[in-house]
Amino acid sequence: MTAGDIDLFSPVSVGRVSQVIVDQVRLLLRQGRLLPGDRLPSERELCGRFGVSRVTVREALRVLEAGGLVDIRVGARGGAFVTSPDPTKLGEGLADLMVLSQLTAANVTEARTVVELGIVPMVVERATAADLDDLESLCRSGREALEAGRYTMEMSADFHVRVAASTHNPAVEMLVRSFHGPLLMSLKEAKVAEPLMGHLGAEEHLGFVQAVRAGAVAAATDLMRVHIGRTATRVRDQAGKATLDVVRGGPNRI
Amino acid sequence: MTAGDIDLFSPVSVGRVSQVIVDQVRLLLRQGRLLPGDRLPSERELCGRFGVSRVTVREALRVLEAGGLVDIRVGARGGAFVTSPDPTKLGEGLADLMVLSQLTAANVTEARTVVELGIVPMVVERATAADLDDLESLCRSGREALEAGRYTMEMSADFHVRVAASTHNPAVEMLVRSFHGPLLMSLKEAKVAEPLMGHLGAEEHLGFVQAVRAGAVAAATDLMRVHIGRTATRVRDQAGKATLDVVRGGPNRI
DNA sequence: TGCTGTCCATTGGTCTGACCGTACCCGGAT
DNA sequence: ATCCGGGTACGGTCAGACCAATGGACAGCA
Repeated sequence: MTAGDIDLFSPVSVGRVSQVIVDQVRLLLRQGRLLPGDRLPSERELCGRFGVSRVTVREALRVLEAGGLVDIRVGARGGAFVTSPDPTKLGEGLADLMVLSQLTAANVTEARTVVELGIVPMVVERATAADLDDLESLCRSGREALEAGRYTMEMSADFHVRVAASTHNPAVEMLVRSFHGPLLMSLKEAKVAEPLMGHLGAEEHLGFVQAVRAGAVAAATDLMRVHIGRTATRVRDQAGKATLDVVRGGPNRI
Repeated sequence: MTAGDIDLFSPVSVGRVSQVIVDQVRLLLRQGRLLPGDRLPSERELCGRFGVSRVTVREALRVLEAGGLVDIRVGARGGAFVTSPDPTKLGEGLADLMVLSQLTAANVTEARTVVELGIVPMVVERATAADLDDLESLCRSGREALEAGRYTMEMSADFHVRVAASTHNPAVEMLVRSFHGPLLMSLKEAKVAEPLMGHLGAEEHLGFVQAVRAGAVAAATDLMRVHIGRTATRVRDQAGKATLDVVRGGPNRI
């Protein structure tokens, strides 16, 4: 090479073709040229548009689907639809990451505690009357379900998510929501071991709402700390195995 | 249907075959029978094991790769390798979710603030001498870089992540790290508008470390609040467009 | 009119077999 | 010892085909 060190020749093409398609769709999403509910062209049409085979298009769609960006439906009028925002996938990613990282349930619960305690001042400051009414309504139906013996962890999770929503910051809500997805699963067994939890928990929920209504930041924070602390203790107790054993999806088919 | 409402008939077979493979691999991961660094069998061998075609196996691998669970390398001795835990993918998912949800940069920054302020007490309580030394070292190299005019947002992000690591809770560290991935990108332009940020920021970093060393929780929290608050202000100012404009990946190829 | 069953077009899901590019390894030439 | 050059084991892509699921159009029946 006598031409010197200048890079006259640049790499001609790198990466996967399917990745290019993924990036392109993501770009459209970012630019707002694709909105939730929109339907992408059919696989066969995308083949023509991008000039690639159907396999490649399908791999791109699979990546987008795994990222929770599109929802794929079969049959006539099916196709890839841009999803409404839903942190569920993010929670799954979190769960996967946890098992890969050997995170303990206690670790995750502590992180969750940081977030849920940290938002209390925001909740107290910003919660509207409608927020408080909703929260009390959740408490009431929780108590009824409790007496009927059908109080579920989902109901508790709903309450915590609704609290987060009262910050009127969608990012905060999403953060809490993503915690409550996989975490819920790890706690389901705990509930079996300690059915009383629902009772105390429901009372504490109501107390928290009243503290928020009174504008008592410190009191609300303390209540929440105790409330989550109980969960943390249970998690730590039942975590005989060190890593969070997330149970997701149904039993294996086939 | 006279047989009543009981569901005698259950769906015979649902879902995708590739999804079954994904679940199966994920299960192995959860059970610890696949560890980071391990190599999955080659695509062609997996075909035989699962009794499906290569296309199906590839789609499954694509999903696993998109979830950040495996890393696929080409060439001889290539294949799918279980990744070491890395919240980068999670950060990307967060970024995608943000654009889908019309989250503003201010929203995200506020959520980040909640986390980074919430962990300060943990940092003060648990930081070891090595942690503090590392942090001060980062501050020093930051100052040097500053004087040399090559202080980058990455260096600031490194500091914040190192602070989170001082909680000795990997979940917390991962949370902060996932914030600093996509967020960093949105702030890069801000740095151009306000090159002085690095200067003040670096000073505040050092002050924070000293407060932590002194065990002054309140002081450390306040310093961090001011520090992040400055960022929040800049983010809000530059957010002429309401949604976070995340720039990820290189320019489109092809 | 209104319901029901059938047919059919659309669309994703999977298979088969082939070919290409890439990356590593190893042996031969220098 | 070092530097090439095939051999080989991979993933990446393509083409065409068939199956399964779904929803709508339409005819037949009450």
